[in-house]
Amino acid sequence: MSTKINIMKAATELFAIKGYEGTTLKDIANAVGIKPPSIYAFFEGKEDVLLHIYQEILDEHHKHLQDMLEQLKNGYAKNKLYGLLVTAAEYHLSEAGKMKLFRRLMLFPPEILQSEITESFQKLVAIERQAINAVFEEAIRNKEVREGKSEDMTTAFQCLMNGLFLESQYYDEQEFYLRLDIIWEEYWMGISRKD
Amino acid sequence: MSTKINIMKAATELFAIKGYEGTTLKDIANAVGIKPPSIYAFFEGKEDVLLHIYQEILDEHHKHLQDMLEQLKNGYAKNKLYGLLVTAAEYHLSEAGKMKLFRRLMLFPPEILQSEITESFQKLVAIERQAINAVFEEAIRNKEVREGKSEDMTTAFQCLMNGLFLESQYYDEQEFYLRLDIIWEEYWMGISRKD
Amino acid sequence: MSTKINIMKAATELFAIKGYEGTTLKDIANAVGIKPPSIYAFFEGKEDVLLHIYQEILDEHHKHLQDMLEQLKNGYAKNKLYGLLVTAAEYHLSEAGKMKLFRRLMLFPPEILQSEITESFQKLVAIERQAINAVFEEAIRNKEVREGKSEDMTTAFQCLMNGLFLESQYYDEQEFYLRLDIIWEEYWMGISRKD
Amino acid sequence: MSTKINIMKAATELFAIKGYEGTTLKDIANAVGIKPPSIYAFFEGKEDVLLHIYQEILDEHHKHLQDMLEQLKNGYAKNKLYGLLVTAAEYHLSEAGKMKLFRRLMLFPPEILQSEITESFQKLVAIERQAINAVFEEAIRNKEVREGKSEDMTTAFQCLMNGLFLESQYYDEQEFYLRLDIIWEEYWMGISRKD
DNA sequence: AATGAATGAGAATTCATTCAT
DNA sequence: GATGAATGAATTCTCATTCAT
Repeated sequence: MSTKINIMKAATELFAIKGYEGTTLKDIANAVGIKPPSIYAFFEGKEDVLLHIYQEILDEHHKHLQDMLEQLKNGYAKNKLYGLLVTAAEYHLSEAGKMKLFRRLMLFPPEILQSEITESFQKLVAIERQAINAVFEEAIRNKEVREGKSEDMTTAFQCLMNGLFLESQYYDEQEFYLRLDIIWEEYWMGISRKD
Repeated sequence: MSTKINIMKAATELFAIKGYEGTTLKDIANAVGIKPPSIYAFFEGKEDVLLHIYQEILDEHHKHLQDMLEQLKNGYAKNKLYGLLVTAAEYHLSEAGKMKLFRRLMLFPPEILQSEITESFQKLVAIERQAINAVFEEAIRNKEVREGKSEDMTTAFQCLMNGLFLESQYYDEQEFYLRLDIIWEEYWMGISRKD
Repeated sequence: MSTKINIMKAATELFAIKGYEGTTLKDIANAVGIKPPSIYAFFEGKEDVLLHIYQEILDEHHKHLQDMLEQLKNGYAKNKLYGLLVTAAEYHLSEAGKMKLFRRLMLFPPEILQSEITESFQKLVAIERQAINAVFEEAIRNKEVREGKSEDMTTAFQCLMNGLFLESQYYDEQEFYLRLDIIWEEYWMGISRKD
Repeated sequence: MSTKINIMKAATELFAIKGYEGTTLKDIANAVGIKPPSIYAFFEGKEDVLLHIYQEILDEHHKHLQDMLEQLKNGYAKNKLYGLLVTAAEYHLSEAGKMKLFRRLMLFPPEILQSEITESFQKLVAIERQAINAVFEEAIRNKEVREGKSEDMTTAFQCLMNGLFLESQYYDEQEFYLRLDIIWEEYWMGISRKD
């Protein structure tokens, strides 16, 4: 029964690297050590494999989002936000294949998933945004960060996250963490209240 | 003779949206209003079309980089950096198809271009980095921005650029410019010297 | 499983008649009663079909060569040499398709097989030559044939064989055997010792 | 106007080496230094090129046959027959390309020429046969060669010629002439009258 | 659960040929 | 005469998929 899981693992990796159209069932079967028709014992077809993977990534992402939101509940904004970045970074790096595919699907969805992806993605971003916004609202109230519109701060922070997670693909783990810390320091220096 | 240009235009758009593997010569031919074999009068094959497009994008990018570097020569850091963002944004939006393909190729290069892209991309980033770094060095000296390591500021600024240009794909033009200004304001507030 | 054999049979016949380049996979598939893509379940492609056939022909040829060499071991030179011609003739006629292809490949190898064919062919000829030469050496010693250089006799006999097997393609079976006997008689009359 | 001749020369060579089906108009045009459509200024198409070449080869062959027949008129049979072989050999070697194509067309005619070739070829062989036969008839009468049926001697001699001219393709010029002389000596030793 | 055999659909590509220039 | 542009037809080959086993 672990064959199904192996198929999904292999397909995730391959879809991430070669894209949905660039990956053949033969590629996947080879990676698993089976023959292409065997995939049909577990999935309805190539599209179905992608759909299952996408659902899995989405589910995990939601779970991960819960973890992140949990993290945003108590403590100083500094710790919350930095924790958010680190948690997300760890997640992106530990699940490199899945996350690479996630980014690919978000940025360049294959036609079959286009609408579905756009929709679910916007939901994710909205949830994330709301949670981050709450952090800033509180931090402004607490005078932990400088005066300003929490909405704008959220926008900027999201941009930073986007930038970082694009970079997680360019740089190896060590270099990425170095950059993460530099970027965070620079960011926090600018947003924190100096007094 | 404009058929060659039309092929490249159509292919750029299609490669950007559907990917290299997801685009067929028939797709391209249909978009141009010719039949697939006619493409072979101008290119050696599908791969050659991509190669020519990639070269064109790279050339234009270099030209555009020169423009940007020019812009970074004189004036206040604030204007330079903001000008940089706006110029780049305008470029990305005015050449939406090319730039979408550029982003796709950088993030998810098809196997045939993998090594070539990685190499040329790193060169581009290095040139950009050096120019931005020079701006920060001067701005620190002039006390236009706060104290700090110019290298780290450059790292953070590059992350911001990366985030922005990933966002240029999610949001429509109007919303993107709104975000750009918000992000810039937030950023500059953090980096500039308050006195 | 006999489909593979059927493909090879059909391809042998077609390659022999229409040549490698003149034969399409569709021709072969039609002859077998399958569709062209099915060929790929058994061979890597058109070239691979030819390669397999060539190998088969070569293997059989070696086996046949062993039979012929066996025949050259005992008895009178007259019987040996005539037996050689008849055995070879029978082989060529019984495996008409294969042998026609063999001749075609030897005389007009397609580019893909050029070097491979030249090499393996020269080996075959050398083995044959050595065996025939031994027969003449012995026959000269035994005074079964006239005085002379065995090497030269071998050269002449090979020419005769070449001529005959080129003729096996021009004439139908009956006429060919008539010619074979005439040619043999004429030949033996000239080479044998008259006393 | 020499372009037409150049096309025929190039096509002859290419058809000989790669076969009719294996040769493209592009191959021919490249060899001439023109573009494929230019060929249509001189020929109706690919088939027409082959037809013209075939006609040319046939005409020359007839002319050459006349030369050979001329040679068979006076003198000793030994000189006539040896002269025949040498003249033919020289012809085959001096017009290597044409003769290779000739052999190819005779042995493996492309479908378009099948019937035409078979017919004209049999005529050639018959003329040749008649002339050679006359030589033997006279030589038997003159007691230049041993007793026997001139028809059978002709058959054997034709076989020798076939063998030789197949060999003209395997061996380089020098080696071929060596073999030619050996074969001739062996042959003549067998056929000539010893007294 | 797994696969060998087979295939329809369609991909890239080649090629002979046409035609306007 | 020569050729650039264009194409219909065909070729090799790939691929997702089906089905009997």
